Amino acid sequence: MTEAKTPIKASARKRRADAERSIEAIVTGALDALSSDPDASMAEIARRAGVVRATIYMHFPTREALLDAVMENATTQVAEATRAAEPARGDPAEALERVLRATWKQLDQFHAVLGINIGRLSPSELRRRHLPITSQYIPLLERGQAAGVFRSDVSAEWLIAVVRAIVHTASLELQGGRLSPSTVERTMLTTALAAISPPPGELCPS
Amino acid sequence: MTEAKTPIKASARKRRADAERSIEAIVTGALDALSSDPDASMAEIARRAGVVRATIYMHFPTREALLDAVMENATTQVAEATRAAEPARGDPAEALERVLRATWKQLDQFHAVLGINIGRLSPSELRRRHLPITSQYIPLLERGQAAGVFRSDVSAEWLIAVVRAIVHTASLELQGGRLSPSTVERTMLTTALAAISPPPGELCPS
DNA sequence: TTGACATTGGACAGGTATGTCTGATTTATT
DNA sequence: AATAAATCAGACATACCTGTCCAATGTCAA
Repeated sequence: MTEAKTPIKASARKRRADAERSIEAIVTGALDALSSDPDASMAEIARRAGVVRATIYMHFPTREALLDAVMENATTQVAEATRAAEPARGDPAEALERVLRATWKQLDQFHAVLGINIGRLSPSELRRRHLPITSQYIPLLERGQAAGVFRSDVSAEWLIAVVRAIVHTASLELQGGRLSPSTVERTMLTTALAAISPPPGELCPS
Repeated sequence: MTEAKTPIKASARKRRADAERSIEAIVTGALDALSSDPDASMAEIARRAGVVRATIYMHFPTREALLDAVMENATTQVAEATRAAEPARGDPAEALERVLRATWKQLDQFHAVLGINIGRLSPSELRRRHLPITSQYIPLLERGQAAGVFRSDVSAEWLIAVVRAIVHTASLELQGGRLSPSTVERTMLTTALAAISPPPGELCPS
């Protein structure tokens, strides 16, 4: 992961170890900086990465390229953590809870870069890059819809959007001190579950 | 509303009618511009207001001052529309639905400037300025909590945050074409209601 | 150890945004 | 119609950010 350049043919030559380290530091530094300020400058990113500004341009030709790499990195990490939580196993509601417990902080970081990319990429391009994540949520949600555990009068995409919004809100409230670290997870999970559950009117008669 | 300057003593002198018009155009133009791009330049704001850039500085000494006025304007408008929807009348769930139906688009505009102000103002200052709105929602939500219609195992502030997040998500999905104009309201309302309802286990026995 | 790679620190040009200022012109008010 | 207020058009200084370049220094790998 965190590839700076994807050689067209075979890899030109081996990258030195310190270069590898720099790239790593730059990408994570950028994620940090951009999470707290979506317009963080290259200088600020370099500062957080413990690197001089010119070093960034050694590995990323332009700011855009760096943003691409940051997003690629974020999506990959979230996708891997999601996969590790086995979204296809067991009861849909329990599976969603399991996946969210394992990934909600990463998901929130992802929300930050998502906001940046909304104005930078076309909607279709955005959807394409989210596929590694959404392609794991869609089946889970549709499975829950089929089982009557989740609402089926709306699209699975809407359910994804709502869950993501609630995760992000919980992160914000936690960061703002309006939610305590000990209760965030439970609050977030119960709220997300409730938000995508079928309307109460159709619950009892079953 | 939309006062540019609040004179310390008595008002120095009457403002001319065209100045009043300019201020109005600038504030609404700024709201428009900043809603679609949080970093919109003064030039872009001036363009949308149909005014030359220097004119803005006639009425607002600095960009910050303009942002303050825009936020003041937004909160005032939302607060008034909320009040007009009578959040204290009738069943809490119906009252919330009534208020949201009347204000959700304004609330979303407000969400845009809120995002801008999160990095610009201190959390306490932010909360203070939201009071005209939150002070209307808190009683409504607490009333619903007392009546058992809304969850009471979490704070009313959390319920506010969740509702706001869902409103914003609905706006985004509508704008992105992933939700049709005819179904947004219903989807948003049912989701918001579900999100703040008590856990399903305690619903039927009542 | 040697030579290639990588980083540093700094300087540089080009672009853009903010805020100020000016003189000329238009507009509201009395 | 006369006066004051407001706007326009444009120039200006300042500052910041991006991307490029270079010479000197540090670091990896064979």
